[in-house]
Amino acid sequence: MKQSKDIVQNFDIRAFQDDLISWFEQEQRILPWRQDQDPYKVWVSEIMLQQTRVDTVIPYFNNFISKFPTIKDLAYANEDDVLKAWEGLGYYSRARNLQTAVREVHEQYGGEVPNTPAEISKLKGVGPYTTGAILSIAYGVPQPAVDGNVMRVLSRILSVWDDIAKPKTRKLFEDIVHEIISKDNPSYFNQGMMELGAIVCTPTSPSCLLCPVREHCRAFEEGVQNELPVKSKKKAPRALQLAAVVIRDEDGNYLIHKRPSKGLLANLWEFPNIEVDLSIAPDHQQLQAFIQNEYGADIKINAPFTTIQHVFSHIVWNVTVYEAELVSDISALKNLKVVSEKDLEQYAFPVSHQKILKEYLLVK
DNA sequence: CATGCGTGGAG
DNA sequence: TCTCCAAGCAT
Repeated sequence: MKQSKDIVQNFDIRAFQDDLISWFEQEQRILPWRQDQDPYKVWVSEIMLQQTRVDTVIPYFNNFISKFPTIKDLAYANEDDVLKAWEGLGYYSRARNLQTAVREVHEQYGGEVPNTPAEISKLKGVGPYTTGAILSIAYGVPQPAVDGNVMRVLSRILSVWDDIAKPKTRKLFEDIVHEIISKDNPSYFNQGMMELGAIVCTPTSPSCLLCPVREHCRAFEEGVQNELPVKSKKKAPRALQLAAVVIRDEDGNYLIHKRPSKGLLANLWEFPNIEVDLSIAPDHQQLQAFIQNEYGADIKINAPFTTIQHVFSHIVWNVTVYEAELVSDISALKNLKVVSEKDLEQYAFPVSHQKILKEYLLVK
């Protein structure tokens, strides 16, 4: 098997570092998390940027930091408020893990983000990439920060044909980065690699003619930059049929439910819903029975007012959405919260249920 | 190691 | 409209 030493053989490491870092100094975008090297802010930005585009993250980062400016503020915050600040960003366990880890830093490290790989990587939600990113950017430690950008850029620069979807390949690239990272400026080296991947060495139609390290690029030399990286495809998401219901009591309040603390959309709020099997019975019958058993609510269901499709990375929800009136007593309700229309905005809803509410407000 | 876990943008 | 994703991590 090919090792990192073999791959970087005859690669002009020093010239590559200089060209990359000079380019980053010149061309880096102005971003809110680049205003200083506060380890907390670096940390928050890196968590938000996981699997998420820069343009999407910017407003969330600004709002999050204004709400929770320091480790201490986030440590003492209510989880519901943290999730509200994350609403719409996706991968919500990132927010809960971040708060768990921040509380750990507050209690075990006196509020100072630790600066060793062993300590940082133990924190909830901080894996190999984020460990390297925090260490290099906030503390100047020459630790690899290998994300999708870095794997794409390096697979082209060094003509590596391993499948970047395989966990093993990330380790290979970490070994490579250990060999070629600048010890003088690991922060700009790592950030430069990611910035290059984001704005020049893009997944499709890379801008090779504008590339500051084109003369180091084996894929460009061989004309195979569009064949790399090799990345196996993910399987298609599975479809689920759901029935959901917007229930209101006689005062016009909404009945909403907090999702379980594990799994999909954990601890977010939703309108009552179930997965239905239309081969068994009409979905409104299954829905009505479920609402009775699960929540102790007798409801009068009206005709569905819309259908919603929501696509996750691994699931497709097809939701038939009903409206209903509560006909039993509020005091009999279990696991439901009664909320006025105005107060709904204080609860974190996934985008799928935001769509439901929007449609409801449109037709009511 | 494979799978679960969101969302909105780009081509 | 559809496909592929984008600065990953936990289990």
